[in-house]
Amino acid sequence: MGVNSLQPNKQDTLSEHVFEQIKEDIITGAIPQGRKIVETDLAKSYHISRGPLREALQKLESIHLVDRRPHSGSRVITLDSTMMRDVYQMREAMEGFATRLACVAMSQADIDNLYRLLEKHENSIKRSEGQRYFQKEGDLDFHYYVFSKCQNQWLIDYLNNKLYQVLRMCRHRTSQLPFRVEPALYDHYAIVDAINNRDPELAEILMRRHISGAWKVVEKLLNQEENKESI
Amino acid sequence: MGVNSLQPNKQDTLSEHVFEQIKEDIITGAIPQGRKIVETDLAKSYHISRGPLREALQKLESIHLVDRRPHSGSRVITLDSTMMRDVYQMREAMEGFATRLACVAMSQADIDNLYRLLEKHENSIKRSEGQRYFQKEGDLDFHYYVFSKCQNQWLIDYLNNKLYQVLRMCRHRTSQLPFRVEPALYDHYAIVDAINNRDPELAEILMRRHISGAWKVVEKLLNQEENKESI
DNA sequence: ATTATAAATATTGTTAACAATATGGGTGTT
DNA sequence: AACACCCATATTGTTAACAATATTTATAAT
Repeated sequence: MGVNSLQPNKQDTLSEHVFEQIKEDIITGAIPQGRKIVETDLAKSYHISRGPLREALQKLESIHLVDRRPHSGSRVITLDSTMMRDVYQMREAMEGFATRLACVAMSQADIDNLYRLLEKHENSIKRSEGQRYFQKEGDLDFHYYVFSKCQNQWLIDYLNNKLYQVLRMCRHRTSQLPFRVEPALYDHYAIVDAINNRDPELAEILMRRHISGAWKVVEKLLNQEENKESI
Repeated sequence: MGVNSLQPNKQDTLSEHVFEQIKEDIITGAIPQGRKIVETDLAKSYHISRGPLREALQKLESIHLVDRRPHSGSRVITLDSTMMRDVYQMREAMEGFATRLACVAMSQADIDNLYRLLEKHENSIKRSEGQRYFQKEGDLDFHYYVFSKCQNQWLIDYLNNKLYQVLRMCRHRTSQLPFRVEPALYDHYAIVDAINNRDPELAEILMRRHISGAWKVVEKLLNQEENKESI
């Protein structure tokens, strides 16, 4: 089960291709937050003309990675704590609900796969404490697997293509902060247990708590960071 | 408090203007569901060139009103019962959560406004049984008012600009079906009571039930319609 | 008749020039 | 020195032509 198991998109057209490129550049910070985007310049640097570039920018706007104002131009969004809170709240609502739906729709084989996935994560944690990055990817794999079984195409699309892209950006921003991964693993086990017992109510509640808990941790770390800066 | 109280958009640019036009034409059925869209033709009929038209189409795609496939073209979506179920589920999750947030964030003045709004609806129902259309608009006003106070800009944007546009399309599709409006009014009162008691848990649950109940009614009517056709 | 192949047409993707709007800087006035 | 105004420049919005791809039609073979 590879990282990022959902479709990597064909990139058939110039506009799509360059959209993916810019998206990654924004998420990884290669294009920094808040940077003004000048269409002419960006088009040159990606070796395309302004037409497809504008389409790419519009797509980026639709997943909230850039702000555009008519006649005025575009800039990369800035992830302040308000926006991150908004994203985590959305995630709590939508992924909670997706978990409820998935709990009903999953086959037993799906559930078995989930248990195996968690065992893999557990081993990877025991073996090596160092590689936090890989472990975060593991976290993503788990969440992807669950919500992708909810059978609601709108929900899957929104989580996969919009929320999780901004979430990746949040994680990049907070990647130097020290997280503990064990508690997350326990949460994950509890969620799969609830799914295994076919208890959608509980599964939703646990997923919600898992996410709101994650936000509380991030919020705290952000505040500490802020205080450091203001000293 | 007018119908559709949130921003009608400036329409400063050609692309935005024509986006709004096509959007309405799709929602009202002036452009029928499933219709193939040919850029050249549509551009001519709205008296613009293909550039801004393509931008408008992309926007329409981002709110799920048209499907686009590279090199192949666009067509207006078809509202089958699966898609309508998806939309109502999304609404249940997101608007339920928005209600929870709004319950915490609303001022007492907001709550008083809500009560006044419901009284107006009640009177309008008592006075005239006939004008179902207006009463549905009233229903929209109520929902708008609640979720617009949730303080989460992402949530508001998604509900207002995406979900509710498709929902309007659903309603157009089912506008000839016979609905009863009194039960909805009672639901609304119960929700505002929960908000007034500052009980976010309950407010969310009631809003969820209200929406899933609405879907059950629509689903039933759709099935009856289907059966009629197959006779 | 049906299927497969190839030319012709239609449609979308891309580019570059042009028009309209916003932005920044300088000049003059108070 | 601060403010308002106008001009020059930069940037975005729009158009029309061109290129690449998909779709249809016509033709030929089985």
